[in-house]
Amino acid sequence: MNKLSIDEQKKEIDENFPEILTPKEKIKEREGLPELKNAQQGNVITRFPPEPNGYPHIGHAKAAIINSEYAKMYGGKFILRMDDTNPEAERMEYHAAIKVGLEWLGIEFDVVKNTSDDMEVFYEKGMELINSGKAYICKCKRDDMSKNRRERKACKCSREDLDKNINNWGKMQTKFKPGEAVVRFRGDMKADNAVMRDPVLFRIIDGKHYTVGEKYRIWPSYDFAVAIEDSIDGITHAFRSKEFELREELTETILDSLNMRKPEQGFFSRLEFKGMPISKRIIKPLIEERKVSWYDDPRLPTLEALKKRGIKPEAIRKFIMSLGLTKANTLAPFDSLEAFNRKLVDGDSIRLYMVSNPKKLTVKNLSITSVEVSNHPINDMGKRKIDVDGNFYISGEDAQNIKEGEQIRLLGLGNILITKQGLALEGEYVRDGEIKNIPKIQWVSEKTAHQIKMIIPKILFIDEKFNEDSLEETDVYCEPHYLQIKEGEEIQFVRFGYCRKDSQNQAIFTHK
RNA sequence: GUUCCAGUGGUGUAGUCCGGUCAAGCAUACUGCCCUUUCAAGGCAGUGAUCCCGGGUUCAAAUCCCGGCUGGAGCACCA
Repeated sequence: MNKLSIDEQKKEIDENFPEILTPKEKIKEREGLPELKNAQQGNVITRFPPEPNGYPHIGHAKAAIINSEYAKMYGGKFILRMDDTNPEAERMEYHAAIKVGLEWLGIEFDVVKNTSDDMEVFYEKGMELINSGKAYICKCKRDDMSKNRRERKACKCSREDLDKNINNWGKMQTKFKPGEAVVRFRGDMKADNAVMRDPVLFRIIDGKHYTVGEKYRIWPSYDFAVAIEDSIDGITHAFRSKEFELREELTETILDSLNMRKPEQGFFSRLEFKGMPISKRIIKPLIEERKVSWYDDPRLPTLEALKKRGIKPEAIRKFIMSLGLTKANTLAPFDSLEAFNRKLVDGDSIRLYMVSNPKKLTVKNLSITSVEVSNHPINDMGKRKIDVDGNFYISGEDAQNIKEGEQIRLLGLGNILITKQGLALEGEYVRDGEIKNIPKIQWVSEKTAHQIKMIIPKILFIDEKFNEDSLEETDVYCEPHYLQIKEGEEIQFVRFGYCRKDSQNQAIFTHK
């Protein structure tokens, strides 16, 4: 059979098994995210539950965007839930920063809440588990607990009777110190999945919580809080990054023991860029050692930094959607984000001239005193007038490539015949000069040149090592029109690249 | 160590559940041409993949099964 040609095989099949060649429809190119399991239009509720323990970054954006896109896709609801169950790590400052970041991204929520709003529910459900024998108070030391987990051995606390457990629960409210007792879920100490080996449900923390203060000292663990919250919030589909994959079973088991509704769960790979650390553990020391300025340093993948660098929220959204829902572990290419951003920004970025490494060019017989230059080659963004007097700056890189006796084109102005090369260049204005195959370069009028600092962020780490040259700063000259542009606007410096105006005397390079 | 997850052009992915239209789509990167008095954007074309490896099942395997290799994650009173 295999020796037959493909056509012959097809013919053979056609004759004998016609149904084989018309199988079920296959979706060739999917639009957006894949379909959800057990989802109905209008009934989908998703959520984004960040812990307010740091500044939002591209990883947060991924989780928020995927979940919110699903809600949008099904005409459902989307909930922002601040996962604030560890008073020691969380701060109002971060809470606010996350909200600002999400707003910048343009993500809208139907409900905004805190996990800590539901403390009474956690206690109620916790009691229910204790009363039904599905949870117990454990007084083992941290290390012993960890050891028992590894060795798959139950401790003697797990054999205490109900009265003792209820009594100890009471003592947790007041008497026990942090670390002396925890509530554990009766999972399966023999389970292959280590998170099932009697995980902690509640622990004592005496620190002051940033919103509820010292009202509570028994705090639910992540696993318990997420399970309960997703259930009572009506979450139908919950997506989190894949390091939580083993938690799926636990979430379901907890909810089953309480006869509570379960959400569908999904997982996606973490989003990180090559050479751009995402974790506080790495960023914090960099700030302390002054290797980066702050969490908004343009070399960082935080939302603030991306914004400062000139990346648009819509580019981030498109980029994240393009990554899909894969669980493969990858380092995303920053290139791709830049490409989305470039297309977004191109249409309304004013084109200005800027020269780096300036070289003087004097043009002798210039008869005009000003030129009008178009602000955008295609779109109507108006024109600007530039005064000229024959004294110019051009880029050093361009100057190098020019030879005596050749013509160059000063963009928007005219052709110049170079009469003298050297430290400074000299030339003559040529009416009706050549067009083809001559250098067409940008320039700045010496008299009105405005100096700015150009910041060029580069990759922070090369092979795990801090890149000492990760931030290039150069002084450049640009047209005075730069001063008219609003701060934060994107500019294309012709033949250089897109930059975001950071201030009157500083611009940040976005990308080519 | 152990458990789980993953492995498709340089890069990121689609397709894998339910084998056939996939000698493999898209994006990005790169190259060339067109347009343009920008090295941008836009248009067109092109280079680039033995679908991690080895077996097996089948008329047919990227897709199913078995074994291996490589990478990542979990094994916290963090989330």
